[in-house]
Amino acid sequence: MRIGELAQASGTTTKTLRYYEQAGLLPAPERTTTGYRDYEPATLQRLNFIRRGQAAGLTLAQIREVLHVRDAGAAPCHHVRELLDSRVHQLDRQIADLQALRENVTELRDAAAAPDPGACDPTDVCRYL
Amino acid sequence: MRIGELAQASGTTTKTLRYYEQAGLLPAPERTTTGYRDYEPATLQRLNFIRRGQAAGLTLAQIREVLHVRDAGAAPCHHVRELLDSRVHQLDRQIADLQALRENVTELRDAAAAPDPGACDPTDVCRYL
DNA sequence: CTTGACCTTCCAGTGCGCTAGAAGGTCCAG
DNA sequence: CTGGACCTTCTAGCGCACTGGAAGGTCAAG
Repeated sequence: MRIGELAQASGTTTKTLRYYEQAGLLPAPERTTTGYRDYEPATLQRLNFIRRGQAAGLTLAQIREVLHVRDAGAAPCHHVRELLDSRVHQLDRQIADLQALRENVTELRDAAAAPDPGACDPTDVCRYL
Repeated sequence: MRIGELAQASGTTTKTLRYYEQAGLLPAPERTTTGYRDYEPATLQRLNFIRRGQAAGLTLAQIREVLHVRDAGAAPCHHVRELLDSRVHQLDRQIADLQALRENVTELRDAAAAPDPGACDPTDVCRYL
């Protein structure tokens, strides 16, 4: 399987596949006599895993770790569960932060909804922010 | 007012102040005969405005636009209101996206909470993701 | 034999908001 | 007059996940 085929089959680009290889997410594949990369079909599963990880908001570094655990012959279940767990907590924090911010910004916007430019001090740029 | 003083008074760094100048957020200040930057006290208000904008999650590019409207002699109220309004909508989308993601990741995590490594197909790396 | 699609490597850039560090000039106290 | 704190400019790097482009080799069809 050449890189272009794999890119198409996995819905990504050849650039990204070379990047993943360099980043340690994909093992260096066999090469044809003329130097073309020659991928095994199972690489597609690996790419699907990478995509699932990304969809869960994991970083490539985290995904790479899981892949390396698997490549070392171990089942990465436990590691994955921890990753997902900390990701949930991180999401909770992010959501709470954004909600608090949304409250503040909404108040500012509402105050700015009935503008009174005359009352503004140009030195402060804008009193509604 | 020298750059170090302004940095301290505004709670930022000299590096950042020079960066803001280069990025068009601060006007180029007067210079002493020996080339030191000599800021007017009003710069502090401007920096406070920049910080309020950042706290609302505006980008420096957006803040710069508001500053330029003000520098051109106009009251930026209307512009600010629009910015805040679109920021609220953006936050709503971000929050909704993160909440949906949180649901998905939570499900994955719960499924992975009772792992059964034996049932995993190593080709798929991990069936819990 | 040529054309065009594909492949190779390598280097550099994207966006964002800084941050680090080098090499040198200035200011003030002791 | 020396030391240290401050200032100047310049270049380059961070993290993240790619993306773009140049310069060249390969393959298959017509």
